[in-house]
Amino acid sequence: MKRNTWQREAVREALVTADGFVSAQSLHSTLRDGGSPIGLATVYRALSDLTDGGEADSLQSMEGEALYRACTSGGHHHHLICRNCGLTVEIEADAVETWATSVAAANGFTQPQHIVDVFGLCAACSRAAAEQ
Amino acid sequence: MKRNTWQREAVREALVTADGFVSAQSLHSTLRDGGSPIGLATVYRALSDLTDGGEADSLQSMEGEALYRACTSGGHHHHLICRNCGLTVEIEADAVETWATSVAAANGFTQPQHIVDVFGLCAACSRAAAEQ
DNA sequence: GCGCAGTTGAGAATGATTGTCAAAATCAGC
DNA sequence: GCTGATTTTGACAATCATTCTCAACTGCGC
Repeated sequence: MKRNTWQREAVREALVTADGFVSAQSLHSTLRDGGSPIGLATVYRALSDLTDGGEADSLQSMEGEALYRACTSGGHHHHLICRNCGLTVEIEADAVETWATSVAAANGFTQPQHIVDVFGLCAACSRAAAEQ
Repeated sequence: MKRNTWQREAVREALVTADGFVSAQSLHSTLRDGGSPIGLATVYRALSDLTDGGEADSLQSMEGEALYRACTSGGHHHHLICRNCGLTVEIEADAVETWATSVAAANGFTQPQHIVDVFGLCAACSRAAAEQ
């Protein structure tokens, strides 16, 4: 059975409120700072429940941390992430989907899964970086 | 100054010999098993030197480990990796390159970097899996 | 209110990776 | 070949994200 606890709700809420991708760690401190004495293990559990249920999205940052984000569209999509401020843009990538599938098939591979993410500096951060 | 030690050579050698992507850990045990009393820290150092120097390629597996492989072509390329046996095929991805660049630009992002890797089951492993 | 199975949380455990630092190995010059 | 300065090594500790453990707790159906 699946229970509804304020902890799970709090994690979902914090994830939706967060703007870009956030790490489990920072989500945890955000929650603690917001006055919720929630445990780190619980945050991890809630996050993996959410991702399993398709309500959240996860990816590995370039530094190797796992990052999470509330999933706006249920479907499959990819991300364009600002590596400075974490701003995230969801991108449609039909072209990449079909490319991945066909290149896999061409080499005899089956059950293709792909990791496709683009990191860069968003407009604002690019400007800020240029000014220095 | 950069010195040539047998340890560094051994790591390069082991990396070239390995067929697909290998983790630093397994590279280390392979070397120890092969009779080289090399230290784990040294393997990590050698690997990051190699990747910095463009002689090796690294990526994160789906399980979060860092995997390394000797880079055959100096240029930029992506990989199609068998998630069962580690067999790796280097793939040309000009289409993806330009897609990544243009989608980044379209959203005001600069300095795009992208992670594009396809995992699947190679022909042999697909067959083996089907037989069970 | 009761009982109990799912859930929590503090801390320990894990596992990959990086830092530390004394000892050993390498290279350049003699 | 020998010397000395300097880099590199390697055993071990430290770190960091994540997962596990397990006793205490709690939501939910009765």
